[in-house]
Amino acid sequence: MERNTRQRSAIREAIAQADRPLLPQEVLDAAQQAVPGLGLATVYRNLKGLVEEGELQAVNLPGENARFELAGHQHHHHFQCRQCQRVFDVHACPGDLSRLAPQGFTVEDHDLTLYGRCKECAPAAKRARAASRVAQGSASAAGHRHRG
Amino acid sequence: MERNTRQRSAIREAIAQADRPLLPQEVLDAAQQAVPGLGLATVYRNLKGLVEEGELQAVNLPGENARFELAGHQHHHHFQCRQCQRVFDVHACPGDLSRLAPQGFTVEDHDLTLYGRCKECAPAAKRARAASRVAQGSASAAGHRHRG
DNA sequence: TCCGTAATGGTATTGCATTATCATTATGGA
DNA sequence: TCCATAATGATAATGCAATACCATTACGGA
Repeated sequence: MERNTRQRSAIREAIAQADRPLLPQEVLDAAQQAVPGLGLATVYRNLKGLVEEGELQAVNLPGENARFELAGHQHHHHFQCRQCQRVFDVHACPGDLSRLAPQGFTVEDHDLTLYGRCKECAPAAKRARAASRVAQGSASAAGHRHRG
Repeated sequence: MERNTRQRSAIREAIAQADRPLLPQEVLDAAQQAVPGLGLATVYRNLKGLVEEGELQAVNLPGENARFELAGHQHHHHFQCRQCQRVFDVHACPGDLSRLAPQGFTVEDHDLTLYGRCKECAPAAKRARAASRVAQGSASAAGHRHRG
């Protein structure tokens, strides 16, 4: 992670342009627009490096694989569209939720995920374009995930 | 899933007694108290069956494998202790969060996870027993997870 | 109690996301 | 421009949760 390669730039740019957390595969698809030969291994390698450098941060949602977005954003949450599966940032927060925890529990932080329809997939826009939109991301209700 | 076996009962009982979502491995450990020879495959088989029957429900937290708890509980959330990794139910909810979503987005539901120290691991009780407590569950920050 | 067969237990296998390997390419300081 | 070597790309290998297998066990209706 010491040289500025076309691949590295394309990956960084893809995420910066996305304005929403992307899966490694989505990063690959987007960055290949700039660097056709880009490989998935390079994407993983750079995502890992950029996270270690503090430029990116991983976004974990329930039952989903990690997505990546620019670091630096202050405290915020996420919204996942149940139709296209894409994840968007939510720059709002319900605030202090300590009161919700049981007696004796200390709350230090929280994660909030909203589910519904994104602007493009919203019921009102349930036209043909919604149906033809390519679903991105993966979803597994009770499934796998992690490891290290 | 048509016969009442000792294994099936032990698994169901383990989860009912736990009063918190358990990982398959935790279910195995707990149920083996009643049925020593119990195998992990049987645990997975029964968890799957009990979920399909609507008796159990999967609980997915960010970056974690699915845990299982009794179904039927109404809308609620979860708390994960950052020290012992255990997950507890939070029978409270901040309420309607539609207002947090961006313009044009439709909110249908939400997931909330609180993080901190559980009653037993709370700072005030940071005695030897906390240090000697057996950590349960697994945690992977930006990793794996799901699958099917 | 008998017995057909669902369920179990141990283990091999699968599915997959992520990582390692290694020959080849190309960045960037000399 | 040269060249040491970091980075890439293709693909094999990992790590692991969850499943499939299959010989054996034991529910539960007759």
